[in-house]
Amino acid sequence: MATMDKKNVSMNDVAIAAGVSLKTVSRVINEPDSVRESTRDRVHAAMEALGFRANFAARSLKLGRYGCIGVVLFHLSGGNVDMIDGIADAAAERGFALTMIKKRAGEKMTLAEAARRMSQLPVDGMIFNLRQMVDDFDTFEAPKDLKTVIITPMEHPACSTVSDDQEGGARMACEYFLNRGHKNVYFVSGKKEALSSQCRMKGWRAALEARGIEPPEPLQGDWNADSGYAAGLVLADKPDCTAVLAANDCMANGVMMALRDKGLSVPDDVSVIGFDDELYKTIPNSILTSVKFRHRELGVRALNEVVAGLEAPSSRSRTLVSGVLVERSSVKDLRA
Amino acid sequence: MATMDKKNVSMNDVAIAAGVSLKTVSRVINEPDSVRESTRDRVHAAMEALGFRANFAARSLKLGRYGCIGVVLFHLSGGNVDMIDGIADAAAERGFALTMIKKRAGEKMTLAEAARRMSQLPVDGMIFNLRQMVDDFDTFEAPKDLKTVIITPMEHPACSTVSDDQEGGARMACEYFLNRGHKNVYFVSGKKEALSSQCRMKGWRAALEARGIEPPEPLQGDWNADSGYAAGLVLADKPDCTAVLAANDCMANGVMMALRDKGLSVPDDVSVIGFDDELYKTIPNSILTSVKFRHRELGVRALNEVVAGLEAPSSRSRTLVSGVLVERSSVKDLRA
DNA sequence: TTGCGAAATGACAACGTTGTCATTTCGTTA
DNA sequence: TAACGAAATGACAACGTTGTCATTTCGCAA
Repeated sequence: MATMDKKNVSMNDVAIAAGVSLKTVSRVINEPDSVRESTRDRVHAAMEALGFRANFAARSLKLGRYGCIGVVLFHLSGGNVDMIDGIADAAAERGFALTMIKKRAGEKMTLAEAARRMSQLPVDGMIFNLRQMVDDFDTFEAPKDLKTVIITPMEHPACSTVSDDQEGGARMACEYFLNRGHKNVYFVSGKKEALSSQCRMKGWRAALEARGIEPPEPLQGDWNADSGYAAGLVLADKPDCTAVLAANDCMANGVMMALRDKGLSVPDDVSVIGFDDELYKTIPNSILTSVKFRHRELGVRALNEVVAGLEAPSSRSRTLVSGVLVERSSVKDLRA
Repeated sequence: MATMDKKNVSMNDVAIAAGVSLKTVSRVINEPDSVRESTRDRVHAAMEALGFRANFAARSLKLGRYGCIGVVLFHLSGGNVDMIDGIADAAAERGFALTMIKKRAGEKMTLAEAARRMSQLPVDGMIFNLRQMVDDFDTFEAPKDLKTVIITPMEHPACSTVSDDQEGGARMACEYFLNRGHKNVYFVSGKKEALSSQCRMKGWRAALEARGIEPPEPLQGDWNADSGYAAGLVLADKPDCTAVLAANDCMANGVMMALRDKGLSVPDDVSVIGFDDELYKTIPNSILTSVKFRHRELGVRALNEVVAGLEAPSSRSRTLVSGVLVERSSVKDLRA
């Protein structure tokens, strides 16, 4: 039978009920050891009886901080889930909650606009998750009192950034091919506007050029299996194609299916590597070798970076989280 | 060259700079039409020059509300992404931000614990996303002044709930089989503790029993393709098995691969239906018929339900969002 | 010019906490 | 028992905003 009038219960109400001063109630909450046990019990009892819950706004106003980190999602996709998971867990561990806003489909949001909206909300710092280019990326200036971390493969002139090492992952995959005797590597890209696809392509190019190999024309995909299948049909007709790097696993699977439908074997005729290592969830006994990024770790790093920078918002750092090549049997060693 | 001392700029600072009263600055922000244009311009200029940003805590304290809805994620998985997307978009549309906390892996969080933590944060209402059972589900009492909506297939005695119609979707799939002359339907379940798997199984049972059919022993899977493959190997040996309902698309794909490896054809020998309609992303020319739920819509409904209930937190409702059967060619019509 | 009602602006309190500093109470020792 | 230092508690201001109500300024008619 909790007493519950329409008005919210304040510390003052608790203080009166417990026969102590307002400040003592505050102390019971924030520094319980400085209050005599008998008093503390009385206050706790009163809080219980009245259903007291501390007022966040008043507390934050006085303290000058919120204990919340803002997260701006410019795009919410499958890969982001693990990253958000990492952010949320790291936040919980450090006693922070998350305040989230999202770019709506169709809406065109700049970094400045996102920062403006976020800075109206209860946040001590913020994380932008940016998978595509925005107009004001290079000119953006973060609020000087709000630590800002951008999750993006591009370097930013003023803000800290955190990213998967997409380029490095692509290079790693190419070198894996080349070290096994392949003379060239074809590339199937994801959606044009996706930064991850762009970076993977860049890494692929760089790896080939580093060995003096002229990169062939990349094939344009859209992340889905059907586009990979279409690319596979084209590649099946190229006699010099022994190695294919696809910008994600779904397209890699499409490529493999097309090659098989054309009578070619993976890996005996053509070797394939994908990205994200998620095919095993859908395909039993999947053989696809794949570059896997640690998205969760990415989120954790981003959050830690924000928290570390709370006191010095204008500090700047760049963090790269390396990928891992998950080896299966879709790559043939031609040196054998 | 924005002036920027270490201390934050308050309305009072702006007021002094603009040569007006504190209250006028407040009016410029909240009811600009009540301020003469010349005054308004002067204030805006001062705000710009000083880099003023309204203080969230003070505003919320005075207003008695936050403009934020809390979201508690008990489990963050692929299916949730679209739901969060829906919540976030609907929130943005109605001028709300989201405050998020997440159960950490391994941690055992009850509804009461989640509610306690949330009610310390800046929220006007909250949404719990519950994919597995929790100990205090039936006994949980939501804070009386905080509208609480639970996304879960189970009915709750006191709180509003929103859910996909998992059971209805499973029934729909079964009837689709039965109406096409199949005499029985086998079922491959997902992880035991997942409510969605439980509900899908329940709907499958109900549909068969409604036609006087004894449901065969369900096969236990774990959502991944390999477990579906294992189930498929077992089912391939059952002569009476003409129809298989798998609790998700990945396992359905595993089942199909196993059947083919055993020399059986889908759909000529065995028909298959999955859930979630996501196979087409990974498999080119996918033939799998699948029950698709509108997760985005689910999120939208949940958020709208919270907002609608802000004034009457103790109101209670139950919303079911129906699924859709996406027809492809994995089901044979035996009546032909 | 004066007077009037409406529009624009201002003074001050209040929201519910925490920090500062003063006061009271306690346990100990002389 | 008195006196003392430490521990416990309290009074009051302050955080930055908005609501209430009072005051000033304005535009217009007499």
